[in-house]
Amino acid sequence: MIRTRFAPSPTGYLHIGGVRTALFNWLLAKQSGGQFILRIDDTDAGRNVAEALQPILEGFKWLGIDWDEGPEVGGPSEPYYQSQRIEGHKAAVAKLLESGHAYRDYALPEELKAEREAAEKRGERFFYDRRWMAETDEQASVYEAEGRQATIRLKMPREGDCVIEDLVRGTVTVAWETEQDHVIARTDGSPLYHLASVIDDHDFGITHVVRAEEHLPNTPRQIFILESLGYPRPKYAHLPYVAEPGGTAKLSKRKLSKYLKNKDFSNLLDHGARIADRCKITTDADTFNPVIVDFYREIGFTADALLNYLLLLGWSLDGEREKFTVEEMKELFTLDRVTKAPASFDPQKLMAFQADHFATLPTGDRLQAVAPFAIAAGLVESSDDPTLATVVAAAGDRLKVAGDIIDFGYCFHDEFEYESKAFEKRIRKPEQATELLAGFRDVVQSADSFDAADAETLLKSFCESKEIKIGQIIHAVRVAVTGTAAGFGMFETLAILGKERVVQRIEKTLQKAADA
RNA sequence: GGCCCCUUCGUCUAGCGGUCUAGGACACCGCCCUUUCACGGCGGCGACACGGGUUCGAGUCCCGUAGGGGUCACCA
Repeated sequence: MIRTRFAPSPTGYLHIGGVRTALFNWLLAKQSGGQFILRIDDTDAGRNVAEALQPILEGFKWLGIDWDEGPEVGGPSEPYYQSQRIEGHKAAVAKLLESGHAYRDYALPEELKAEREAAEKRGERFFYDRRWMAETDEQASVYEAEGRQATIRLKMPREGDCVIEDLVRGTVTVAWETEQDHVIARTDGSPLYHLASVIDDHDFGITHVVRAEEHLPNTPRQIFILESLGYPRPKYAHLPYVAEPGGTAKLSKRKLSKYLKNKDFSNLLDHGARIADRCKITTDADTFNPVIVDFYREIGFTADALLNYLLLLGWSLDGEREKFTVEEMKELFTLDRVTKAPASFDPQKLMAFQADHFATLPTGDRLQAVAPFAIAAGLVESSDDPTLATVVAAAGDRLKVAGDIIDFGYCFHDEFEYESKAFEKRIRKPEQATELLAGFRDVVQSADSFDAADAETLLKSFCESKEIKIGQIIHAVRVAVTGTAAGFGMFETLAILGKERVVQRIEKTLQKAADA
């Protein structure tokens, strides 16, 4: 039975790289009927955990990554908050101390700092020489008489190799003597991450530790802890990290301004910002960012599209097939197909996946996805609005994300801007444009009925009567009634607007043309 | 700097010694379709980091070099 876990810190946001790691863990567990566990690593944060955790849980729920044990759902190994498991961690520290795998260290922070700086000055790396180690109570009381307090350090082996069998990297060998005596408990007795993580993984019965490769250098000391305690080793799989757009360094939330220099990345953010602005989504500058999952949810991405893209960031089935449903991911995912090199985040390819997923969604689903955005943007009152359904169907794959409905605001209300370039080219510049528009307006005015087929017949016979080609007027009509040079089928557009609006808008356009 | 990891088109990747004049996808560029835009169709551009081995034969195995990256907290 496979049991995996993802252990976020309650930071208030869910990082795209973290989602990828969680996804792989989830797929690995779920495909074999195993469990995926969510553990909250809050040993440091302490305060406001609930608030900072919520966005993370919301993110997972939106993505459909459900957890078998963890916050909200509980489970047999409760609690799932690391801060509430401290007693167990402390007991482990005591055992380690007792068995001689750890020691009390009375070094003062400033002494360590001086040592470190001295080593750096000599051009060497700092390596703690156990100078303030107390192995006996006598030694300890001497130090304590000086007013010193002990941290607990691991007494790492100084010979032999640590051999890690990694499911994606193969065998990794590290000489024990290069490993520092890591601190596992602070002077106040509170246990640190590496210790806590190992204990919790063991207590939860985690069989596969699947995490990003930045944890690979930590693995020897974790192995030392668990073997000193007599725990079995889980299987390890260190995933390559997700790299920044157009680069090879690890993707980080903090480097937003750097990524903005990447055209594709800033285009994606702009695209989202436009939607957020029109839909009056209150965006948190801190999380409205393509590195954070909230961003995608807020502008109307499809969760499965994001998962599909993330799946391919470091994994492939055969190099040919790229589209997978979540069910297929569960069925086909294997750790041995995970790549070793970091994969850089490509906003364009992500958008391509999104556009494709959204286009293949049944119309009803698309309507349901779009409706909240249309309502928020003030285009319709409710999701039952018949025009909305018509527009969504007519727009087809021009809607890449649900929020793109804002681009068709002219279908719903009369306030729209003319694109100045389009106005110049299609209305102002062509000699006969205004004259033809006026003529077409009159024809529409006197029409009996005005569905898409009527509009087509009307326009075509108008062209015949004027002995012009349809191309000589249709662009002007489009700009006149929508303000834009691009959009879906002209006749459908005319029908959606209706006779009255078409006449009014042509009138308004003619005035504008005459004014300037 | 020490330790560790990584290295095929711009990007994501296929490739597990011969079928590789290196395949697919995104992006880009043409052409076609077309009332615009988008979609779609067809085509094009475009990569094995370098140097040594091993082998009849290396993108594929070994060694080295270079480059990139991660990590070195009383953070997680």
